[in-house]
Amino acid sequence: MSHTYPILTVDIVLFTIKDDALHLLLSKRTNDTEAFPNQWALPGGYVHVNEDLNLIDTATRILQHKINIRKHLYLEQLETFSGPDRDPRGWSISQAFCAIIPFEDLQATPEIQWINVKEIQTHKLPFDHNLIAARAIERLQSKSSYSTLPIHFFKGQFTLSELQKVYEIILQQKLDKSSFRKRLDDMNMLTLIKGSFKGGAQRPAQLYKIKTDTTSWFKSTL
Amino acid sequence: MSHTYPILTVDIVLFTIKDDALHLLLSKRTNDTEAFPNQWALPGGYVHVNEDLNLIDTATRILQHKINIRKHLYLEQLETFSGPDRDPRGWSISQAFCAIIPFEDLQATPEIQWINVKEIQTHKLPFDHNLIAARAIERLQSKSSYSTLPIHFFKGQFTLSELQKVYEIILQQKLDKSSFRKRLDDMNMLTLIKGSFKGGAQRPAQLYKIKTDTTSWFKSTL
DNA sequence: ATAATAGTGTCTCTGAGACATTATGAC
DNA sequence: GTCATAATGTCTCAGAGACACTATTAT
Repeated sequence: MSHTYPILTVDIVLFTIKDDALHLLLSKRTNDTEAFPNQWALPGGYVHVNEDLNLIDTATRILQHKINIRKHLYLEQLETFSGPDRDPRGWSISQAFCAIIPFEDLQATPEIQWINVKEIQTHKLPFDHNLIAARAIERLQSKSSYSTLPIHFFKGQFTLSELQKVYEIILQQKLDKSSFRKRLDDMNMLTLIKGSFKGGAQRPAQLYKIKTDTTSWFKSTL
Repeated sequence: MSHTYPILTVDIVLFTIKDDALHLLLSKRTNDTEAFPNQWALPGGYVHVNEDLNLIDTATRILQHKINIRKHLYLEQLETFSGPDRDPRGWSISQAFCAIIPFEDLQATPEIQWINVKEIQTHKLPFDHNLIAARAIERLQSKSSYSTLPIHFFKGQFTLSELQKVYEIILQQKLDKSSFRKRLDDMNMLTLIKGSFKGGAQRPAQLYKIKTDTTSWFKSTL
């Protein structure tokens, strides 16, 4: 039995909707690391046994300290990537997470960058981060096709038209308004905010928010 | 940043169909471990950086060395469990896997035991193995409801009636023969074995096998 | 009034389930 | 022939999508 330990990290694929397109976050690696210093990569870091209560906690801490995210985000285990070659420092394990943030909740800094997912394949990312990103996109699309996951792209309230648009951006296809609303109604995840409307130069739209006490629902991966 | 390392293990929930019921494997822990010696638990072990090419490889090695499984099994990442309290030895991470084996492929030994999943909650397992087992059962049921995953409970060939019975055992409900066959046909995962039949004292049934080159299909978790 | 978007109603068609019917072997 | 199970066909009903229609605001 070997007593050599693998490198143990957590990497996060953080999604947002920006300019009507799905984007994911890259962060600039520090210049004092042995592995790919100063390169753009998925945000990640080591597990800190003395601070973290579990790996989700690790992910949350990394988002707080490296990306300066204070709020509680939707965060879900994606998959574990492992092997001797994925990290130049040696045999490594990375627990990948999917996360979602409303665009307005994260302010721009020189250390972070949003990349349109359509362009992600043209960026050669370090480690196996291209693979991790691809898996995360697949998962996001898959879950969006049968759940209300995309509501996490909104901060608080939203109209059904806005929500439908986000679904269409993620799934890369037009959806029928009528069926979309019927399905959402069946899922029973939204409550309308009484007397609250959002209008431009047309008929104002009813605002909705996530029904409280129904947030745990998603967590299962199945 | 802490340089203390977590304990790193892989645990496997291995399923089979035995006596027309879904069972999972427990193995007896060795008496020289600090954690729960001689108790029955999910088979598991440490990651060996010098031997294993990745965590699936770790799982395969554990199945070979501890359970004496030589064949290639269906094996899929389930979820990662982590925290300071789940293992008495300290902060630990366990990558859990789901696996499936045809009952005939594993011979009984005093070190292993098949437990009916219906009785699993009455067994108090060490670590968080009750939770891991519960998640694995959920996942198996979920995937069985929309995929051909249950074909892995068979060794080579099987009839559609046999396969339907396994689905019914896993999903805990009767299925309609006609719809079941229509769906299987749509999935296009089986080929009939020409001229091969299996009969009792009734009309013999056509034997089928998994279509070659369509095995990678399942691996995605989504 | 018109423009523009919100929101609902109607129709059709597909697919799943319930059930009936036919097929094929052993005896 | 009967019995038992395999295999297929028919019917109905519910849900999804296509599309049309109505509603409500600003101008």
